[in-house]
Amino acid sequence: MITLYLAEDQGLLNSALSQLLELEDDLHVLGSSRDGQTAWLDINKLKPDVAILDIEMPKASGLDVADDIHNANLKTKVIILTTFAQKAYFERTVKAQVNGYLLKDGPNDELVAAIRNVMAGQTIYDPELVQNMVTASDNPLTHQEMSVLKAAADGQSTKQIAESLFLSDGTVRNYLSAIFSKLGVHNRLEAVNLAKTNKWLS
Amino acid sequence: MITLYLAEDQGLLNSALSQLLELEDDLHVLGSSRDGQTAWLDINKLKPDVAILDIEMPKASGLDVADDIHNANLKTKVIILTTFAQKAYFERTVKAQVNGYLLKDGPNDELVAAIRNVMAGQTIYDPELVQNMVTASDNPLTHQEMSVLKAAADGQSTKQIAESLFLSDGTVRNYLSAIFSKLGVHNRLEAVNLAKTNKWLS
DNA sequence: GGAATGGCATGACATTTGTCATGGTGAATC
DNA sequence: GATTCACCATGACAAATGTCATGCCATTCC
Repeated sequence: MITLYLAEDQGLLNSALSQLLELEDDLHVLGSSRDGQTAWLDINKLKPDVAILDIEMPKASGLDVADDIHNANLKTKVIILTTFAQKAYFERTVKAQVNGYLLKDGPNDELVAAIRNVMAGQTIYDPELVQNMVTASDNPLTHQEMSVLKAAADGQSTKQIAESLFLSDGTVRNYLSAIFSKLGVHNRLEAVNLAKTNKWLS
Repeated sequence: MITLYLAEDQGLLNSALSQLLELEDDLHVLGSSRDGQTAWLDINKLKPDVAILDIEMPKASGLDVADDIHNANLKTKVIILTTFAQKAYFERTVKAQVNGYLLKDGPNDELVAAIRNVMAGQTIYDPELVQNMVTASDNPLTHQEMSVLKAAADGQSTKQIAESLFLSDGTVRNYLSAIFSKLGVHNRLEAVNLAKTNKWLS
């Protein structure tokens, strides 16, 4: 019998998956939650064999929870279940030593199969993700540039950004200019759009 | 026996719900799809009692499909199932004479109950949605202003927007200025952010 | 040690953006 | 028919934005 824990933000998917997984003879769902914080508390208490974690959740992301699990030396295996095949996510995934990375795109049989395979010691990565690994672009921006871009993404003016980062107006504009040149765009909106599609922000 | 059709973009939720609904004694899922176009073709052929439609789908939205169903005078009832309680969506929902509007936030029992109630002739609206109806703000922008804002949202410059809409530079800037004043903001990025959170774009 | 590199910081300059005053049109109201 | 109103359109002006040349400092690599 494989014991499971499910952390998934969206209520409908959470309840549907819980019930469906429970129907499998060799699987048992110990519990579920809809935010990262209670997920970690529950997992630390219940010590399931496998934790299925969404990335985008309130309070703490699935990757944060994966870190917690690893730092506490639990033998709980981790499967990340998410909507997007983003390189940015994947890099953190590897660092968090996750056992599986599945997209919400596939049917639920795929998830069930993945659970059994992970328990058998395998590591599962979605093929679409691997493909994106090659094509997707790395974030070329420095730490300061990211700070400026994040502020700009909120719609802040040069002056506001300068004040909050304790820089001069000119410096902020120069960072933005450097950002544009690195990203191959010519204004803030284009830069923000590009950063968002690559999930560099937030 | 109530016959169902399910149109849901996200593969995992689609397959999970199909299986779960099929388990109910009085429900039978005739088919499912992951885009609006095949959904409408299937529904027109299979004529289910109830169609459960996601809004955000490729090719045609759930609201488009609802319109099709109504225009063809099918007696298929429609339940819209979506992530957000957005006023913008809801207004189209009312026009499409939809029988139910549920959020993906609730557990699946809620969906099952809604299906039975809708078949009994009731109309179901999620409470959270009704609340948002009061608080949410209407889009105050004119048609031209929306055209300009959409172009601006892509990161286009004033000149590019002017060319694509056959206006002078000054006119485009004036539209943007009017937009800012209506929305109470002071630059394109803020305007675009606000429009996006209110789902006025796309 | 010297050269090259990458991140950080600034101000001068040209361009783009945002504001405002002005005017035209058609539809609704009196 | 006059008046109001909403929408559309433009250009002049001021302010914000984007570009560029320049310099500092720490690290890395001959």
